[in-house]
Amino acid sequence: MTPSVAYLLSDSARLLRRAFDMRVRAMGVTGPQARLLLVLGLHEGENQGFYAEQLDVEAITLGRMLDRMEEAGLIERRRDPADRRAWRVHLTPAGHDLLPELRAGMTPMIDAMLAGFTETDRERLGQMIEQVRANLNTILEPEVAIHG
Amino acid sequence: MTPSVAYLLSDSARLLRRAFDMRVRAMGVTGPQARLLLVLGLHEGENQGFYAEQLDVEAITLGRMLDRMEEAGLIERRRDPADRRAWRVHLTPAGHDLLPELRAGMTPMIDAMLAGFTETDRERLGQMIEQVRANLNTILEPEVAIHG
DNA sequence: TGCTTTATATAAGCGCGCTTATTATATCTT
DNA sequence: AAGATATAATAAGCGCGCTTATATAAAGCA
Repeated sequence: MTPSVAYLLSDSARLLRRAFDMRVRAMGVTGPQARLLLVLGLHEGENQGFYAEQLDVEAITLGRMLDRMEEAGLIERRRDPADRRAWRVHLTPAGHDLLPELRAGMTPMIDAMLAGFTETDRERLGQMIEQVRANLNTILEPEVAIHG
Repeated sequence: MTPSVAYLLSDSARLLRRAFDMRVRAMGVTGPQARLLLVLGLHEGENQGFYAEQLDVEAITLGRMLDRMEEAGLIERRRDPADRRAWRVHLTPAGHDLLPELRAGMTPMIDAMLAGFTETDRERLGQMIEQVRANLNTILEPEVAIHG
């Protein structure tokens, strides 16, 4: 039996997520929290909507994650001086200190995932998955209204 | 910026899951429920552990899904005549009737996902992802004890 | 036979997705 | 300036992953 590309794609992504979650869990955070911390390492001090967009989750999902991460002392919310509805999200020192560990943990996992692939293979695989991703985005995009 | 293969893989899998979930939701079931129904279409009457293994989820996760699906009239549990701990899982007529719809809904989605790919491309992509999957399984396999 | 180990399923509780609804504030329009 | 609309965030509640713990029954072993 030859499983379909769709099955292989979702199955390997599931395994990758599982491997990632196991690794970061040893550092005391969940997988989604680790991903958010990595985004915060690149863009700190934005409002919640920004991070929800980055992770492509709903605002409420991100808000609940921040609740737990604030409780855990990883991030803090600061009032936006210009918009009283909004919060600006910052890393605490504890959150910041996790970043090198998180980044360092990813490399060997990705290397293991791509064991046996030449540089050319990796590029080719990346291009193909990029095409798949673009196709899926086309499916998921809302119908564009026709003006005029 | 060129995103890593790992990122592209998990991101496209997420989009695929989202597209799948949207489609089956229009048929009244969730994504995981649809996947289980499709497995049941191939292997009916096994015990819960079998389906948990097929979907690679914990027994309790599958049990809770079955609770909801039984409530919804999609499946039924029958006592295993030979093992008083176990249940045998069967499709109800309503569950069975969903199968053709579910199967028919997948094809156009997969075609759209692979738009622009030649048959050769698809094979190559499948092989590469299969290799990634094998690598990830190696990472995730528990350490094998060395005997003697 | 009786004791231990294993297997099947469920209970409780948490994280993180979601939808739908609500509050507070900003912004736009007139 | 006032009213309507849009935006930022939260509330409630559900599905489905998980871990840890339990009850029950089967299977293995002395």
